[in-house]
Order: sequence, then structure tokens, then C-alpha cells
Amino acid sequence: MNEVIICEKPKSAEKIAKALSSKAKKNIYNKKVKYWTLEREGKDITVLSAVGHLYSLTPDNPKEKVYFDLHWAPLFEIDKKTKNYTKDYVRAIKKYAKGADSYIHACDYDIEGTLIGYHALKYGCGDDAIAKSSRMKFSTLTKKDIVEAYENRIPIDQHQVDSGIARHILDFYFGVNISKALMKSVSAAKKRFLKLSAGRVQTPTLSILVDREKEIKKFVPEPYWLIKALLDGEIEADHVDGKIFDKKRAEEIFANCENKDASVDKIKYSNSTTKPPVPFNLGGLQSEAYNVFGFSPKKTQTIAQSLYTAGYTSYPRTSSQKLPESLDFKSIFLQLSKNSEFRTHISALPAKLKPNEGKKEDAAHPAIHPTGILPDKLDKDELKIYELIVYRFISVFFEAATFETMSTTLDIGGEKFKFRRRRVTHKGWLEHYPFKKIDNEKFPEVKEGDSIVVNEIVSEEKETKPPARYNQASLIKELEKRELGTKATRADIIDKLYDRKYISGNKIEVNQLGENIIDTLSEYCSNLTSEELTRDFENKLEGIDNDKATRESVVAEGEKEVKVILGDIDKNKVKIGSQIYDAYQESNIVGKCKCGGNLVKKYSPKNKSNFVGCSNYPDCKVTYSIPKGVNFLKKTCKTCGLPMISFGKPRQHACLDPNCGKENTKPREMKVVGVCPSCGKELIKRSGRYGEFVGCRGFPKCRFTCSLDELKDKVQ
DNA sequence: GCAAGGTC
Repeated sequence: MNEVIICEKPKSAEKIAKALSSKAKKNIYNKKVKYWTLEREGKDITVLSAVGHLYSLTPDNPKEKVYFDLHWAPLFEIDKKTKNYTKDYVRAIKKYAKGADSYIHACDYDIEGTLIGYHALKYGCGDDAIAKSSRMKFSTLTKKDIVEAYENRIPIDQHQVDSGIARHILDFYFGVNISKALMKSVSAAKKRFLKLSAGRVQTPTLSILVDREKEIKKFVPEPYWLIKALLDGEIEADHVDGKIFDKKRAEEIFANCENKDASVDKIKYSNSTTKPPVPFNLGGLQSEAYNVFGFSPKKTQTIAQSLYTAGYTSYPRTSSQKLPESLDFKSIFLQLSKNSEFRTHISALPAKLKPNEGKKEDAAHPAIHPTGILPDKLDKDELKIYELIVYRFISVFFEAATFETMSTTLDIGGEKFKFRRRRVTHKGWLEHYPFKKIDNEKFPEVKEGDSIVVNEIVSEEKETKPPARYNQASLIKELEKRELGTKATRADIIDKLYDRKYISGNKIEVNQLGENIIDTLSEYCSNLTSEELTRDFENKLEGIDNDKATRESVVAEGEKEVKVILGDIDKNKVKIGSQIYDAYQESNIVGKCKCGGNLVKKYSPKNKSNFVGCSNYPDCKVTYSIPKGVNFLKKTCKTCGLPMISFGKPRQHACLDPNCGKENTKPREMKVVGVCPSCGKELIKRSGRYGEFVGCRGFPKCRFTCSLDELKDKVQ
């Protein structure tokens, strides 16, 4: 009997094969693709793996204006550029899975996993494969779970498959069609191409940023005062009222305290502890790497993936903040100890290894941790992420840090002031996690009843601040909180918003274009700008899962809804298109054109490059090509008023117009003033840093120079 | 050209 097991990814295939037989044999197809063969209970089993989705939706007719007729096709055919690696996996499945007596679907037990395995069986294993299939259901890839799942297989849940298919179709209907409609509006109104997009996740994400932008814009700062006392012994105490919004009261306090000394009212000592951090999940790692190294979430994710592929760290796309004991901490630490830096910390570990875990769980993977295999060559940034993961892993096993806090209340002229100092009484984990600063303050030597000299009373006028802008790390956290997107896609979604020029900056600002996209979409399909669509999808898919709705009915409903939206957009396409295009130009203004219009950064799809053109096109046809990696400076050119740019390595500054000033720098009519006594060539009047002088035309070979005054004497 | 979702 031949049996084929289909897994979601190579790593799970390995674990499943090894769990089912200790004698499982590793085989390689086409130098890259691993698959496993084993024998169990008299069956010859082949364990094959997908690499995530191998098939994707694509329109039946790509030339259609709207896409409602879709089919599944191999991912590598749809996206040859970036998905070509899936080709060999599809081929391996086709080659080794055909004609088996039975098939087992062993992908992750969630909607996407169910679909990944379903498609691999349906399109890869042959027409009868689904009929001969059963499903393994496991929540962790431990031997025990795997064997139990193998022995207690269940039928493939067709409802779950259908809800997965419906999710893909609905996302395509809304995302691709509405994106196309936006682009079409721009080309209808302005005959211009703008790469625009909208989607169930990216649009609400942009909307969150727009909302914050609006809060910041409408924020009215309020003045307040902070009153501080600067005392002997480098003590800075704050008035207990904190922010004082009443100016009179601030003045009153100031007057009360002036020229008075402080007496120590009360000193309170208290102890506190800070627990070690929790193990990293992907979001946690992305956030810490952003805060510690300034790495974008996308960059961190890419590096974590490569560390995982190389075998140095565990699977990165996990939500888990837990480290199960089955990981064999001891052996990981033993291996890590070969590195002397790590060893210093590992040798201090408590005998009983119990990690401080977080609340979040993940059915398929534990928190991110080192495997114990030490890397031999990593580049600078990979090493940073690797060490971050190792030290975080080590630190979670240590005891809490303890602090003692001294809270002191002072009386100055009847006004109460306070100051706090905190010192470490036991460093605990803090000593083993070098990425966290320890604030260890000295306690001043004062006791209750003491009098302290006040050197100065300071009244600081301040303003309340608007809410902070999101950065990439805080935005990822916000998306996690709202359950928008998934751990694996959030960084990509944010990247996409930058790429579309909807947003810019580290402290994320929404550009005119981004704001206008949200304005437009909230008018024509408000459930796309809010999180409603995601919630709506969830309900509908759940309906399919519970057999309360069919895939066909949900998809038909989606089609109807999108068609209404597309009709509305189409009716208003000129208005929508011009507004979006104007907003785009607004975000890309780099300066003033000589015709009075705005100079705008544009993209030429033909040349695949950026250039600068005038907003009065086609009346003004001025264009400037711009070098790669250009920055537009705030300065304008002194000669012609166009914006200045910087480019190249090392950076050089120049006018946007490459021909600007050429007439000035052109080799000027040279004034011959004599013959060089040194080489016989012409002598020329030149101007240098210190004024005019006489030099030889043969420079730099001949270095004869003299001043104008010396000319007569030297040359004769 | 366009989404979101898996993964190397």
C-alpha cells in the first residue's frame, strides 16, 4: 500500500516524517526539494510538502475590465518573478504523489492551511486524490500530537475549504476590482497612470493613519506650567500639582516658594520588581528590533526568515509567546555556550529552567528562539537580529529585577514638591539582556526634617502635545490589536502604503494622496475604509463553516456589492480621478516651474523611472530627468530658482536643471597675458580663492604662477 | 499595473 502525506511546508514535513518513523529517509528532488519516505504498519509512506500556497486565483480573461470570473492556477505561472521557487515543489508533488492508494492532508489546521493542502491534493495529486483523502488535525508539531493525529484522522472539512475559497475570491473581487476602478478614474480624467490600490486590510490601515492625522491637525495645544525646585545635591523636585493650567495659580506657587528653603516632609521607601520580558513572537521581535536598531518590520522579518532557513533560529511567523519544555532548553544552552559571550550569561542561569511566558499562543509554533546551532558568518544586521533573539531567549529564564524607590515630599513655603529616585537592588534578568538600559539612581543623603537649600525655582511654560504619530512598530501593534491582517502580512501591508506614496516618513505622515484615497473610498464604499469588511467577511465565512450559507451565495453577494460600488465609481470617475490626481500632484510637488505651475515628481512606466514634470502639462511640457536616489532639498537654485537636489555617492548638490549655470561655468574666453617663462605655453589670467592671478595654460604639468603685479618682472 | 494569504 502506498500512502502520500501532504504538508504545508518543508519543516513540518520533516517533523511529521520523523514522528511517524524514526527510520524516515530524506530524499531530494531536483537538488532543492526535500521529501521523506518511510514505512509504518506495512504502508510505504511518502511525505511531501507544499511551500505555503502553491495555487492562486487569476482571472479567466485578463483583458476583461472587471474580474468576476476567476480560476486557480499555479502560483509560479502567475508570478514568475518572485514565486518561481514554488515550481519544483509542485513538480515534486506531481511526480511522487500520483497513483497512491490513499492521501493524507497534514497542513496546519486553519482555513489557509486547509486550502493549501486541498489545492495540492486537487491539482497536484490527481483527480481522485481528494476522494481518497483524510485529514490530520494537530495543534503542535510534537511527536505525540502528530502520531495521535495520524491515528485519528478525520474527513476533510469541505465547509472549511469553501470558506477559504470564498475568502480568497472576496478579497480579489473587492481588492483588485476597486483598485482597477481607481486607476481607471485617473486615466479617464487625466489620461495619466497612477498605481493605486485598495483592499480589505490596507485600506482600513491607511484609514487608521488618516484618523490620527486628523486628530493631530485639529489638536489645539493648551498652555500649562511645570514648577520645579532645583535644590542642593543635584536634586530636582516637581510641584505635586504636576501640570498647572491656571497661570495665576502657577504665579502664586512661584511667589510662595521664592527665596524659601525646603524642608523634607516625608520619605517613603518602597520595593518593586520588573519581571523578565516574554519570548519573542514575530510582532514582538519586529517591535524590539525597530526600537533598538531602527529596523523596519519588513527588514526584521526578512532577516528572521533567513536565520530560520539557515537553521540558527526557529520559525519566525509565530504568534506564540510561549516556550514549551519539549524544546530541550538544556541542550540549546549547552550548544550556545560554545560562544564565550553567551556562556558568561548562560553559566549564571538558575538550575530550574522555567521561562517567563506571555499570554499569546500559536497552534503551530512556539515563540522565536535560537536552535543552538551557532552561525559562522552573518552580516552586521543579521548578527544584530540573531543576538537580539539569543539574549531575549536567555533573559526570559532569569529571575525578576528588583528595585527600591525613594519617594520624597518636600515643603517649600507651604507648597508641596516631590522627587523620586529608583535604584536596582537586584539586577536579575537585566544583567543578561544588554538591550535594556538600567536606570540606577543614587539616593541623596537626606532624612525627614532636614532642611535643603533651594537654589532656584523654575516655572516652565509648556504646551499639551497632540497624539503621537504612528511609527512602523506601533502601527504593527495597532493592527495586531484590531486583528487586521496576519502576522506574516502586516509588514508587507505597511510597505505597500509607502510604495503607493499614500504615506511617508518614519513618524508616519499621510500624504495628500492617501487622504484623498480614504475620502473617496469612504464616500463610495465606506465598509472598505472601516474594519467592517473584515468583520463582515468573518461572519460570512463563519456562516459557510456552520453550513448556514453556501460559498456560492456568499460569493454572489460579494459580486453584487462590488458591482454596485464599481457602478458608483464609474459614474463619478472624472470627478474622482481629477481629485485623486490633484492630490497626488500635491504630495509630489518639488518646486515651482518657470511657467508658474508646480513642478511635480512623476513616474514614467515606459522608462521605468522617475522624472519631474509641470502640473500645467500639456500646456507646459517642461521635464527634467532625475538621477537615482535623488533627494529634493528645501533650497532653491540661486541662478534660476528651480529646486536644488542632492544625489550620488558621496552626495553632491546641484540644480534640478542639469543645464543650469552651464553658460556661467563654460570655460570662459581666456585672457592671454604673456608667455610662460617656464614651459613656453600661454600665460592666462585666472581667478582663484584669493583673487586673480596668472597661471600657465600647461597646468597641471606646468605649475608656474605669479601675481598680476609680478607679471612684468617675471615674464620679461 | 490590481488584494491578501501562505512560504523559501
